[in-house]
Amino acid sequence: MAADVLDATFAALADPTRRAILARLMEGEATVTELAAPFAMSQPGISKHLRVLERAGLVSRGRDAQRRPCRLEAAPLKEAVDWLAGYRSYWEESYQRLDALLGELGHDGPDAAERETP
Amino acid sequence: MAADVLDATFAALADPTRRAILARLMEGEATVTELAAPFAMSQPGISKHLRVLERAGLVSRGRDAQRRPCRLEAAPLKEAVDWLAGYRSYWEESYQRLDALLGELGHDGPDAAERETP
DNA sequence: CGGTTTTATAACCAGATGGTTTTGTAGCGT
DNA sequence: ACGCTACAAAACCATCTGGTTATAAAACCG
Repeated sequence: MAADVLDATFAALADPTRRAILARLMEGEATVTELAAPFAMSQPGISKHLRVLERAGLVSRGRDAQRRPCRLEAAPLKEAVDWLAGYRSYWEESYQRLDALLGELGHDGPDAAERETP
Repeated sequence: MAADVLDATFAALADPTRRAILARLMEGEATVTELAAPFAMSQPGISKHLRVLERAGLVSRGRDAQRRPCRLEAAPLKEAVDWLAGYRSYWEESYQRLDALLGELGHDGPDAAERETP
């Protein structure tokens, strides 16, 4: 699972402004000024965030006269969630008991195969 | 959904070394030197990464004489995956057709309710 | 043509990040 | 008591990040 895709995706998601932009884009395409409106931030500030999202492949942009409408591209989010899914058994409620059980058997953890990049 | 938890979690996951450390911890507890072994990096370098993971709540540490064994704490990963789940319909294969359909109806997207913090 | 809207670019700044080397410290083993 | 092991802490460095202001360019509007 491509490491730098995950790098860029997680890094992009680590900022609340960018997450809010993605949330806004769930409602449909939006121009830069529309996206900037809800935030107490300058327009170039938003443009920078959009560049980060674009380089992470989370946003694509079209053309409409002067406007550059932004569109949500969710594919990298699937990569992220696929990676996270490898840890699912570790946060599930049943894991507490399972872990204790396997611990008594001198085991390491559930499904402890080569999960290098899970 | 607590924003700073997601901030810290996604930021921690944005580094391949830290993701590899988490992957290693799926096999069970490990000491700092055990964790440092696979990497071409100094021990303090790994300790810094561990501090990031610890502050994100992804790792907890015990005591065993001089050793400070690290343990995976996956709860924040659930938060992350719960947030991502709000975008699930946007990357699903069926979304292409659904989006096109809704687009013809002048709609915005699937389930376009207030997903501010999905 | 001239002005307005929309966006991008550049230059700059403070602070975080990712790494290093060096040094210190706690606890074990002999 | 001595030295070794395991780790942390500090100081330092380069680079990235998140923000700003000011400026420029592109396309519309009248």
